[in-house]
Amino acid sequence: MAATPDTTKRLDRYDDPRVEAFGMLIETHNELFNATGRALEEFGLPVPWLGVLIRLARSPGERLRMTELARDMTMSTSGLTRLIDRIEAAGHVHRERCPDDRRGLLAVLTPAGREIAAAAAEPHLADLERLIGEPLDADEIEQLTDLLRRVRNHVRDICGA
Amino acid sequence: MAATPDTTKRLDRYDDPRVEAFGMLIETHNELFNATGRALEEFGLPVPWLGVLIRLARSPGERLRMTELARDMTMSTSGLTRLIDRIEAAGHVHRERCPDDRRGLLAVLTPAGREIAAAAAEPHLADLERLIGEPLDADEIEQLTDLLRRVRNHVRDICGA
DNA sequence: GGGGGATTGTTGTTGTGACAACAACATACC
DNA sequence: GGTATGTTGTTGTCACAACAACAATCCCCC
Repeated sequence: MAATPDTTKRLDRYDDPRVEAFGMLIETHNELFNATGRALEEFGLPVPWLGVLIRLARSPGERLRMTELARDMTMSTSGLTRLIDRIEAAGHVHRERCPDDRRGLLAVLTPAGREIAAAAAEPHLADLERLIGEPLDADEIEQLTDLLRRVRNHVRDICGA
Repeated sequence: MAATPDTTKRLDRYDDPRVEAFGMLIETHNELFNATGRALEEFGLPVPWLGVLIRLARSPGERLRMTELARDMTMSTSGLTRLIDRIEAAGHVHRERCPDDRRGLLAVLTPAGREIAAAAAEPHLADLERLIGEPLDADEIEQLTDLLRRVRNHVRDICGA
């Protein structure tokens, strides 16, 4: 039972607001990811797929470079290659060569992809309203997004990306 | 380029504060997870391992039921079984039978586990200070934790667990 | 006290992501 | 023009997590 006083002392360092925030971020992320994922199952649309479709839908020409998409999705390029493989096999996306850089590939939204993303919008929004909109009011949601964005940007700056 | 007006309209639903918050939560989580993970690599201590060790260190007797630990870690019980397998193989944890319930197993911190968790405390805290403490002041960190906790609790309430 | 149903933890299977190595290509320099 | 340097995307291999099926145990109520 008894730890040496020294070790115990250093373990107490984990009682820290930043550790708390980090832990809470992980737990909230997992809970939300699982909850929304279960709800989107009936569309056969995993959360990361929807993430890709949304980002494409928002981009001019509904297309994005693989590398850029990987950065946006916080994934490795190889991870994105596999992800796009699957989404393409499902017909929601297809690849086009980049006109001005023959190394590059563009992930492009297909009509089917646009369709399913649009169909999932209503229920997904309803889920998020239940999950986030109920415990937090509009101001608080804005606050949360802002705090998270500042951390995200800072981490990206520091880590070179 | 032109989507049917109808589809486009439904796609616009994704321009929503709740979707924004959700996306930012995922991105921030991934960035922070990767950044802290890279830093902890030199200890041979993946982030989830540290999560387990910290939770055990905080529990009376430095021990916790498998199921409870799984809930705390937001993991499936099978996922936790494998995770504890690995941590146990590394010698940071060992399993004991539950005295009052012969089905149950307790994950118990070993001296070596306590030692490595204590050793990682200082550098990990320094990382979090750089990653979270720099962009956010103390009040904002508290705010962030509070907002996240409220969402997490609400999701847990709704989703039965 | 003895079934029926729930709970606890492990296992086989499957899917997904990261890392390293590679080939194709672009860009800058001389 | 040709070579050096860096980038882009795919693949092999590995680690990790979820789901489903299962075995052991507990609980409860008749």
